Amino acid sequence: MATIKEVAERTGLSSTTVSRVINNHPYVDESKRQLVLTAMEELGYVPNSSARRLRGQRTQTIAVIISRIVNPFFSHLVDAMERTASELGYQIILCDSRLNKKRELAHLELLKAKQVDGVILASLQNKWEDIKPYTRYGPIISCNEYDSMAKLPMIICDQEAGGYIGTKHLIDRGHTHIAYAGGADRIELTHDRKKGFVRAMEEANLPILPEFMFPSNYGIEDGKRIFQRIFAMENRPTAIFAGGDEVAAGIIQEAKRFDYSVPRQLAVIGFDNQPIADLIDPGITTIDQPIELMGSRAVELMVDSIKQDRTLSYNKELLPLQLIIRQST
Amino acid sequence: MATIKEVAERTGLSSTTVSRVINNHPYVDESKRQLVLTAMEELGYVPNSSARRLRGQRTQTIAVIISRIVNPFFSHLVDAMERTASELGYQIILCDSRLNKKRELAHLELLKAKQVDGVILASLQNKWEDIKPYTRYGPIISCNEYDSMAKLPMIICDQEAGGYIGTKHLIDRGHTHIAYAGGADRIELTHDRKKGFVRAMEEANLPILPEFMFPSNYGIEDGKRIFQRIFAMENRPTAIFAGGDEVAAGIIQEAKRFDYSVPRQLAVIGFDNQPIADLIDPGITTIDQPIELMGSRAVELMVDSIKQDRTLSYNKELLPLQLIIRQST
DNA sequence: CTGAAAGCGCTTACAG
DNA sequence: CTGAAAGCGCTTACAG
Repeated sequence: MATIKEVAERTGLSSTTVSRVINNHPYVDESKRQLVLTAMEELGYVPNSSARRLRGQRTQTIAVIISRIVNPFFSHLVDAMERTASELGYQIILCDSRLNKKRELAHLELLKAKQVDGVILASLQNKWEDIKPYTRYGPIISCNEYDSMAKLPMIICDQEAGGYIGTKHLIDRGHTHIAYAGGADRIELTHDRKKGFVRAMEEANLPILPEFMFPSNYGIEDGKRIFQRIFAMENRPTAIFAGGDEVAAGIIQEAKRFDYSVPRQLAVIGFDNQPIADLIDPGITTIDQPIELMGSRAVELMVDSIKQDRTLSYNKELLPLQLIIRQST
Repeated sequence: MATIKEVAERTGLSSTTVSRVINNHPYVDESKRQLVLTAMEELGYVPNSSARRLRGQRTQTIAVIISRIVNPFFSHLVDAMERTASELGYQIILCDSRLNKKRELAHLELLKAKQVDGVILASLQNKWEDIKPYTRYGPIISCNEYDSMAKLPMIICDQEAGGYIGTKHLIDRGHTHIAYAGGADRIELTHDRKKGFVRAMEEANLPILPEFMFPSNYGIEDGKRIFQRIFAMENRPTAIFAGGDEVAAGIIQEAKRFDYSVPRQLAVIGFDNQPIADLIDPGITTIDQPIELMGSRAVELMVDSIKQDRTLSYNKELLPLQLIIRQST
């Protein structure tokens, strides 16, 4: 690869001048600028990225930590982030923790190694005390998942409200025996959704039966298992709020296998509004999360704080969730 | 952030020695090694990535160009690649072309800028002549999509065989009126699949009717449209080979809406074995692509050629496809 | 408007 | 076993 020196030699100018042309500095004689431009073209010159980064102490790169790229929620989030980032002249480096604490911390080390200018935590495996030390080394913001202990800017959805409106919808449909299947127990988001469920139930004076509460569900298989347990009950719930669309899909699929009618015998509501919610039959009523907005806001805030170079103050941006009604309720 | 110099000062040693410890060089006095190790620990020292890259002329990073991360096929492929890469001590940088030629070329520029050691092209927007100039700047290999003109190493699936076994399966089931819905017309893979379809049909002396051929289909919506067109026909096909599972899903969904029975009235076979194929009802018979294998082989080959630093010779690695039978046929 | 020189933070011959 | 020095390829005061 050609270097700036070769371009300088070819044009008979100094590398300083070449650098000025590269960086669109003013005060370069127009004819010389042209000379440099054509020389760069002829040599196929592109500035060495490592050299620029080292010299400039900036990488124009943001790390996004997620837990699983094959989860459509995250691939859409990353997609949205990448779109905004590239508009703002930044690159995204995708860090998949694979739900592993060590991997998550290893990705945070990128900040120390100055390989990225900032980190967006879209999933959270570690406790706040383990994340905290890294905040010295650059901006970290949390997006989607969160830990309310964390003194980080957060771009998140109002999960409690999501839990509430979903449950309210079931109640409005006349259900009184409502079950609840929560998601990953480890994360706060899961608990906030449940709080919303509880609030709606209490408001309507409905009982929350322990046998109707199914914690820690992640995918299709969990949904199938839940249906089997419900099916085996004496007094079955007539509706269930599932922690995610995949779990809801599993419940519905298994219900079909047992010729159990959704929504007539069991109404099912999901969460996330993933593509699958519209694909299976019946379509899944669900809570839509504004993924695009969340992703672009997170990146905007990140780029902002990189540029300002100020320490980020703790603030929480709550985005609204929306009920999407389909045929499963 | 602490630098190597600070570690050196703190220990009273030279940065040369510190560097030797960092890089696990032999010939460092054990007590001094310990001294350095604790100093690094205390300072939270991590070597500056840009400096190492500049100095070493290596980035330990591979660019993977795909067309759309929200396509589950690609997110699984990237997932597999990342797994292998991290085992081999490499990072993946995700480059989403968004089906855009310019963006694809911009990503190839990373090679010139020495921001990556090599590029894996998992999708292909540009013609070979536009890609070719970049091969001077580092290893490029193609994976999944391909252009047979290209003098690149390729890790690809045997699409022609895939088209053949899928069609053969329908013929074995007794179908004689078989329709075919192809994928993106621009790519060679699509044409090879169709060749397989044609070969199976000719072998069985079955006619290929022009009105049964639907080119350029990408998603659910295309599938729905195809079903409507079939439904409107006088003489309908009794089976259709769809270019992808999403198209197949669209056909099935729309068929349901019209109370048209799959597979009794219309057998449907997809391609890719995406999660959706097992989710909708009836499950979609499909052709499984060995995504994991393709991803890991591509990365292995890439790391190999980075290390060897030899120019890559043109060779083609054909991976086998497999028929997965579900309820849609 | 232009260039010589310093320096970003490393690693690696080279000399000892 | 250890260190001084050069250099990777840039950019940016500084001086002119």
